[in-house]
Amino acid sequence: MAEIPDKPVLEGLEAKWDEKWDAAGTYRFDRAAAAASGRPGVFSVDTPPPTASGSLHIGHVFSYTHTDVKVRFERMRGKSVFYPMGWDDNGLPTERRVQNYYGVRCDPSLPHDPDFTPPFEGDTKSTKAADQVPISRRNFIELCERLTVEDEKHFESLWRDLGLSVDWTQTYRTISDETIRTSQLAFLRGIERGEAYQALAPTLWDVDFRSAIAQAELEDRDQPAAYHRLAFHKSDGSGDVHIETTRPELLAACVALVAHPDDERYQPLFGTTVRTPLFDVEVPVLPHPLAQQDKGSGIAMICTFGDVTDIIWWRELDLPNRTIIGRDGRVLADPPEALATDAARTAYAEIAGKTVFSAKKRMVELLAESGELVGEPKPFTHAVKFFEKGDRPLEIVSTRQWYIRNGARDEQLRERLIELGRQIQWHPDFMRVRYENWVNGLTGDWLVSRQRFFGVPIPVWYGLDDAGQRDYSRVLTPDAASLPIDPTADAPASYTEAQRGRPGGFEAETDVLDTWATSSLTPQLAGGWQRDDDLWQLVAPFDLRPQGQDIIRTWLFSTLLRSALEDDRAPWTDAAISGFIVDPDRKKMSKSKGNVVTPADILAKHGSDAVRYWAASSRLGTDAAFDPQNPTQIKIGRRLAIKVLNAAKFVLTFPVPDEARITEPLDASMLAALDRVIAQATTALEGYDHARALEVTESFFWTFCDDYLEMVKERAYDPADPGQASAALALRTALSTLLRLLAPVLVFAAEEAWSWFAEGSVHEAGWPQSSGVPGDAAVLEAAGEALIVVRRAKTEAKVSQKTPVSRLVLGAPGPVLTALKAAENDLRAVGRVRSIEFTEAPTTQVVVIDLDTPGEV
RNA sequence: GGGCGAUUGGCGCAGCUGGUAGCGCGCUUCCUUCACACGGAAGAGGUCGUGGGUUCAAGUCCCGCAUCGCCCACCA
Repeated sequence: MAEIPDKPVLEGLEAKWDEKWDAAGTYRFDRAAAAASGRPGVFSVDTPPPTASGSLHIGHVFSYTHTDVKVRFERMRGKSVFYPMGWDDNGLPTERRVQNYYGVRCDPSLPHDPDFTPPFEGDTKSTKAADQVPISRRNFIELCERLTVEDEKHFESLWRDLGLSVDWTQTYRTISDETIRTSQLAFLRGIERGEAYQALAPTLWDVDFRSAIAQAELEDRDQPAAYHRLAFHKSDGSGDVHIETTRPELLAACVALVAHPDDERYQPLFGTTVRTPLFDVEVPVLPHPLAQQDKGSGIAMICTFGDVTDIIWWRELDLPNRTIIGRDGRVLADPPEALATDAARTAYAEIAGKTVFSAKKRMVELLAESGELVGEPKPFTHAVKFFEKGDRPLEIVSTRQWYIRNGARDEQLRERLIELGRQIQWHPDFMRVRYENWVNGLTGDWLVSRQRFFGVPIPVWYGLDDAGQRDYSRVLTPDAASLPIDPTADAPASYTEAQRGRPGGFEAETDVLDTWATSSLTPQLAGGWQRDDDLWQLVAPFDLRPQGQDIIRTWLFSTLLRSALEDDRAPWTDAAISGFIVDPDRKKMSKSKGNVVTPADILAKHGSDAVRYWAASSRLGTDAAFDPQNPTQIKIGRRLAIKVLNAAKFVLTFPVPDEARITEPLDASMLAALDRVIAQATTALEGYDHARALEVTESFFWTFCDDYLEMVKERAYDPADPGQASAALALRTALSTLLRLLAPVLVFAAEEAWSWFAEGSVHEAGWPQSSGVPGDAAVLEAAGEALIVVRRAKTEAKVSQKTPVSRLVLGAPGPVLTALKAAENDLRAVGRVRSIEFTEAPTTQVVVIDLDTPGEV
């Protein structure tokens, strides 16, 4: 047992205990125990893998603490805890960070350079694309791995500081070979079952990242725009039709006009054609119910493709595809065939090769010159779809992509996903609604292919026909045993590398999988799916998925989907959704603000227990305010942690005789009250209400220190008092119980104090049970009230609380008097009262108090 | 346009299945060092956003409204 320091401090506890826990394997998953108890004896967590290329902020500390509190509770209750940690090092954030960190960009056409060293290392403001050195895909990926490994070290260090009880032998990286294998295997099984398929379709496209984007990655941003009124010419020469558009640059891609079927203004035009301004292309005027009569002029031009509505019209009205925007976001060099006249081609040449922005500007000039722009453009603001990590509005281009069915076009699957969502216990429950909203709002299957470099390669090749053309109907897949594969480096079975790109040979799919297509498999990745079946049986389906509310539509939904497709069950029984951290002014905390305080700074300054206390004080699903300049809650947590150390030190000065028994009513009363606290905290933690558990425990702890401890310490000191042993035992019992109740939150202070008198870790000690001492909680309560009135009398007399009282008459209602009399000796001790009398009164009050020092009441 | 939350003393929050408002911080006053000055004690401070309704009784249930936040939406 450790020696109790003269003056206990919080400083240094984090490093000390992290090392000891690590050495003792305190948080290691005990597989033998788990195997013995089976799945019911295990508590498994599908931990969110932080984005390695990002930085951890106070919000991470917040939500991971919530999980850790629950995990520690379950561990103390005797569960074999499976609490892994993953690193999400896939995806665009990593690529982008590598580009800026090393000043490079990936050019897949370049050969590998084994001696390559990056131009520089370190975070810079940002490097312009033009300044970045082009490097091969392999060199690029090597840098991605190098940087993510570094990031992961920093992350782990922070998590250890915070005291997360993660099993650091159970980690995974989303870019590891094992992850790639699992991800590819799951995808191939999807192909076999027909859930994964490829299709040529209009696709939301980010022109900067040059990749397709899924619905779940969209976000709306308000953008300035302007209505441009354009004159289309009726083919019969009877005049013009005016439409309004925000995207005049797409005029060459116009394939029809559309108005509402009931719109009397345009009904005569249905079935006729008009000619486009400038380009003189004949397009039909068609009715469709999606056209809104009150918007613009009530008649719209359909282009391939200006927005998602265009896609619907194009599809439902069976229109031609007249694409003019390329994957680089510039107007294609060659005009569509429909542009037949020289004038049209000349006009097109004016915008060919220009960005959307420049093309729009030029088109407006040209239309103004031709007189077909009617009036001035009318500026306004509207929402435009962006890739959530992108900088420019998304375009829509027709591309061939891979998809996974998600219920958008399959009523049965959708119903099943809703049903599985309802089988999960959500904390808080209303978060389920967000999930259901998302599922019911899906407009298309999940687009999983990305035209990127760093990620899980889509594990297929395509057969080439005799002309060397790719035959998309001949998808060549690898054997499960050969995974992981890189189709650009490995050849399919029954082919040789020499046949790559040759007629009759094969060609690789070069796309990688969406990062969520891998992240959606975190239970499988951590739990040994198709790798370690015994482990999988012990941990899956998992108990808990903790995560932020912002990724319900992505991570939560996609994980549930994969589990439904693979096992037809929910991947977890419970989902705990943490809220956001907001600034004191209630705005969502933004990283871009100047005074960024890193979590490491905060932990170092206030102590991890203090920060954990702050986090644990907020309930799941509730946003919490955080003011780095004035972290009130953290300071309170710090005070509590220090108090725990000091109270423990004090309690431990009273040795407990072997034969000690609870004999005093006040001691029994305190323990009975503590039993209630145990029951309340346990119920709260079972229901994921860590804030409630902490509140009741903390509240009792202060009563324990301020009232009980003060009342019994004289008795505990006094060997002549027959109640001494009872006091010592009660104090020790309460200390042991309180430390265990507080251990999930104040992990370091509780462990430190525990080490002063007990063997082993408090975090492996059993969760406290009722002491079963038959006590009347009313005694402590009544004594507490009496204490207050006596203290008040002394305060009002402006004397020290230690001032002796020669005579005290306490008044109280009958039942309270009975309870007070049971604690009479302790009351006399704490009040320094020589003589005490009791009398009936409507409320607890001081009737007479005679102080030994001058002063009167 | 649809939905989900929130609205309780200066600030941050509790108030579970309805019975005349609690906690912490801050504030005021007082007490020092025999566990804790990174301390202790006492006190002041609220007609629970708003308008209706149900009930003997409503922060607590029902309906409408307002403000704030978030999610979703086919946003020419």
